[in-house]
Amino acid sequence: MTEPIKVLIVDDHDMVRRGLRAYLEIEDDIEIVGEASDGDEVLERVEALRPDVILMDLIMERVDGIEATKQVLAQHPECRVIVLTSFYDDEKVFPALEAGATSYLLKTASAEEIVEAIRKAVRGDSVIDAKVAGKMLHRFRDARPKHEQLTSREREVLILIAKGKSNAEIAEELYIGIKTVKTHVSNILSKLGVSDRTQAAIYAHEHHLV
Amino acid sequence: MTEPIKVLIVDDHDMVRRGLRAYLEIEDDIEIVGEASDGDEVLERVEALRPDVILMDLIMERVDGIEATKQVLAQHPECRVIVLTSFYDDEKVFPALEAGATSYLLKTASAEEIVEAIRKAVRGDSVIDAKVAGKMLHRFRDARPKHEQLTSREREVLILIAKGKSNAEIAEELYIGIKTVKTHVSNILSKLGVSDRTQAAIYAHEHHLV
DNA sequence: GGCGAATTCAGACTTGGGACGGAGGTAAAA
DNA sequence: TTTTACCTCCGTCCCAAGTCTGAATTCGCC
Repeated sequence: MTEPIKVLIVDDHDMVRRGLRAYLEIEDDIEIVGEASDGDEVLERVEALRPDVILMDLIMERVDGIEATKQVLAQHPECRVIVLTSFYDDEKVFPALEAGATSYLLKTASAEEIVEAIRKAVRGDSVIDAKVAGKMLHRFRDARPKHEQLTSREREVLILIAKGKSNAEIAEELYIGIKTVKTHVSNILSKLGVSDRTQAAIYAHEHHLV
Repeated sequence: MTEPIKVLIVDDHDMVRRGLRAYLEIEDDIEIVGEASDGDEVLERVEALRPDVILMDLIMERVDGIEATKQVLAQHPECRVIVLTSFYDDEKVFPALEAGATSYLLKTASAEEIVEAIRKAVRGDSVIDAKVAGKMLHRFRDARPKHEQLTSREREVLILIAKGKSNAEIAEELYIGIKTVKTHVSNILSKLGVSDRTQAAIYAHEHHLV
């Protein structure tokens, strides 16, 4: 038999790390080489331990899993990152996949699924949870989120709208004229395809831009 | 020494259950008598296993932890329920405590904290995570959420505002005149202490009234 | 029967929001 | 250098939104 697959576990819940250990330690082709409890520890561990696969949680205190994934893959593109998290909302899934994660599993996954995902990862194969896969299909339909077309200034204005500010307040806060604010608001409304500031505020909240 | 404390673990993540087992099995005054992976299994397990303490996750597929807690305590008020979850937002914390949970811990808690919470629970003592405790203080300050003052009609109107509807659209949808809608909107704004419909919509979204 | 709360609506009024068109300045890309 | 995108600002016009006052209806409740 060949070398065992070296795995690094990244999760801020000690409990989850223990559970994963219980899953993986009985597999003799898998070796857990280390753990990290926050994103800012990951890069250093990867340098020292040279894992083949990283099991990565997304929600962490200081540096989240998406940022950590980007950092790792920038330095070590040969690493395979398997996202293992509780969430399957758009705001987490797509940034994670864009960051270069190989697989995306939910924590409800069984031991077998996780072990299988690890083995596939070293071969370059992906495993995407069914719920997440559904989201992806959906995404390909309505393409890019509309707010990506906004300029940075428009984004600023949208945030303030979403905080309930009036045009006058926005003008004051950004040190620009009310007329200018109105122009931005008009552009925002047409880019988002909504008909008034209230709908724009709702849009911002639903897309977690606040 | 006396009887060990009988503990039931309720969590839909097999991984977490394993981690908890690793925590608790080394304590000889604690005995894990069983597990459940969804809220609808809990009552039956409690009947069969008579645990002293239940470690309860909140997010589960079919029946959530809050509902399960209510069911258990209605039948077995001597049980102590320790909520053990990843969330500390108002919408989860307060219903859980109102349902009768003894303690509220986050999954970031260490083994020692969890073991300690279990020992305290049997004596009737509570352990509340610091972040959660902060929320509670906050809650006691601004008392009842303002939207509880709304009449049922006003609540209906608020929901529609929060969906981005105009006064005219609301009037049509509720089969009433625009004037009436305006009256309701005015009342809503003053009761919520906000100055326009956009802020009302934001309020509704932040308080998950949608 | 009377009281209060909720719901409905009216008229008169003010103001803020938004559309539309025009225009100057700047910085990066072609 | 010309073009393009972005940010800035002006004025005019219109209507939706919101305030205020006042009032009629229904309903539960003491």
